[in-house]
Amino acid sequence: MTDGKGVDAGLLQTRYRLTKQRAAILRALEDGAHLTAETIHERVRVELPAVSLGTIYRTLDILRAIGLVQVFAHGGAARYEAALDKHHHLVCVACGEIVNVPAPQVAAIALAVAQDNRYSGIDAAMVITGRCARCAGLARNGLS
Amino acid sequence: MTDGKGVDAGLLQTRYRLTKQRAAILRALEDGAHLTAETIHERVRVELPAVSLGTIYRTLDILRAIGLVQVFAHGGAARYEAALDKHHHLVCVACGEIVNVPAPQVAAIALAVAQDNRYSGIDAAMVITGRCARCAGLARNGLS
DNA sequence: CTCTCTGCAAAGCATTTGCACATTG
DNA sequence: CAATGTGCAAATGCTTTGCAGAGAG
Repeated sequence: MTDGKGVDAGLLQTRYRLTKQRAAILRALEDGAHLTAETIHERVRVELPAVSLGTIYRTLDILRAIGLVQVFAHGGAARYEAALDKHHHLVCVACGEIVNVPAPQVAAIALAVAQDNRYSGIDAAMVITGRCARCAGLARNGLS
Repeated sequence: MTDGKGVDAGLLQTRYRLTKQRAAILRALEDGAHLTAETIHERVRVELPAVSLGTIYRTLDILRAIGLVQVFAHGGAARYEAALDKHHHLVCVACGEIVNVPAPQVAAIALAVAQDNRYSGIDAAMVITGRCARCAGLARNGLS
């Protein structure tokens, strides 16, 4: 569960080195959460206390460029996650919960829109914001 | 074209005052572009040289809360536009062009996804990234 | 021995905030 | 005059960058 061979293989096929810092960052991303650079830093520091935040950002940027990591920004700090499958995001505006949701139809719509506008090499991201059941319930009881 | 009665009416129906600064900001947003706070500041300054950037941000935040303005973040500074119709965005990763595109089907997909996850009061935003015809052409000639 | 990577610290940019004064109803 | 809005400047938060040394091929 922590070997990450599938993911690491991606890095090894490039001119980039798979250093212990980079391996640790990839491992930190494997649990599937939507982590901020700060959180990743904390996690990586457990193993490698000397790693700097700058390295986290530099590495995440490389991983994104290669396509191993997906970024997701929505107010405040950016969130990073391993790019395993294509999915979209459902965000609760009250508690901040982020849920990954599949929605394959979006790609088709995006493609049609792109072609209409003569855009190529496209990618589409849908973000749905709203209230989760729990937060909607609390709101109904006046707890904002 | 610059009276903005429709938009101003929204502000007037709240407890907020329609000051000359706020009116100028609303007017600046009326040409339909995707402006940064900085750009709005420059435009408003033409009429009201003393307006501060802080006021721009404070006002935009109120307008967003009321629903008169729509924000759109995609790397770098946030973009603001009048919330006239519901639309999505098509962004060229090379030149930064942002095109408004209709895609009414997205709302239905988002609603279904939200219901599956028991989310309520939702809104959906789709962002398509890619290369516009012009930039794709330049790339083909090795001009990055 | 060259090229890449890293830590550190400083800089950068976008945005928010505290406060005293101005403005409005 | 009580409440809201504003300018200014400082503070904040996230991210990027320059540089000198460490490490890998």
